[in-house]
Amino acid sequence: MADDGTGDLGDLLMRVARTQRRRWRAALAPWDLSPHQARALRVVCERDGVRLSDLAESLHIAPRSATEVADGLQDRCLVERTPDPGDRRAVILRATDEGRRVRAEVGRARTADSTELFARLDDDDRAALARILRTLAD
Amino acid sequence: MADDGTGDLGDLLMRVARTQRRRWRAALAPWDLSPHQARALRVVCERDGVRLSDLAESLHIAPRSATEVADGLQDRCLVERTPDPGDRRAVILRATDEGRRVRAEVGRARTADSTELFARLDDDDRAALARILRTLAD
DNA sequence: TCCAGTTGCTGAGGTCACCTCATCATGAGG
DNA sequence: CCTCATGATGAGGTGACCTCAGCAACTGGA
Repeated sequence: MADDGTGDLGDLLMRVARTQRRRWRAALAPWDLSPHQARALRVVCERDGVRLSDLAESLHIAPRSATEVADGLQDRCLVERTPDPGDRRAVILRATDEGRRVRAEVGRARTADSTELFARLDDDDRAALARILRTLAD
Repeated sequence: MADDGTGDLGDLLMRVARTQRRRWRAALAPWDLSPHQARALRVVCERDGVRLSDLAESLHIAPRSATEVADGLQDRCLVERTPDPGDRRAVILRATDEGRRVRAEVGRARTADSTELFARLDDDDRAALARILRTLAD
């Protein structure tokens, strides 16, 4: 099975991404958060005061599904719903102190895990990888 | 947001992988196959005569789930179940002619799509990416 | 000022791809 | 043989997504 130059590359990329996803999922386990929930928490913490529909857009899911993600985080007391003063139909998500704390911890865990994964590359390779991926990501 | 060398790398990797997955899913649409089914079909075509449990292992899913994937392919007449002559409990999956044909078409589509995605890299970068990813994939 | 149409969220209910557990037939070793 | 392990599958559950309908609230005419 000789590599034809590109077909293989796609495989490799997916394989490494898969490994990373699995690791990240494991790293997240202590907080009982799914990758999606963690990402949502991050969005809510960063742009403070996020509409449900904005969250949906950020996560690339249907608005209805954002409701469920928010429910999950609210059940864990990581975010809270508050009414939008400017539009009484809308709901604003805001991180609780606990949410902010967890988000910081998760961020640290993720960084640590990522560092560990990429540790087997030397500085040059890391730089090259970043450059190449940036090219591909546009 | 300066990149700290690794945290960003993980993000980038996931982002590119995500793009690729989306593209591949789209490329697969004409055959109404999920990425997983396509992968299963490939496995069956390559190692001709695959046990369900082997398929499960290849796809990293529970044996029970392999039954369902096989069902899906069998419904589309892409694979067929035959008894294992050496063990009457076991089922051997074998690609039909149609399955082999579809697998070849899908392979071509995938290669074309992959080539297109990685076309924006020059030869050196493609080689470097392959080497680096191989390092990470072990 | 009021009405029609739009928009934001959510309840109800469906789908898909997984899972575990129980079952049944078969294989293999005392 | 008889017990235990193993391969596939039925039954039933879960999580994360979806669409569609409904309700409340905004908005732009006439």
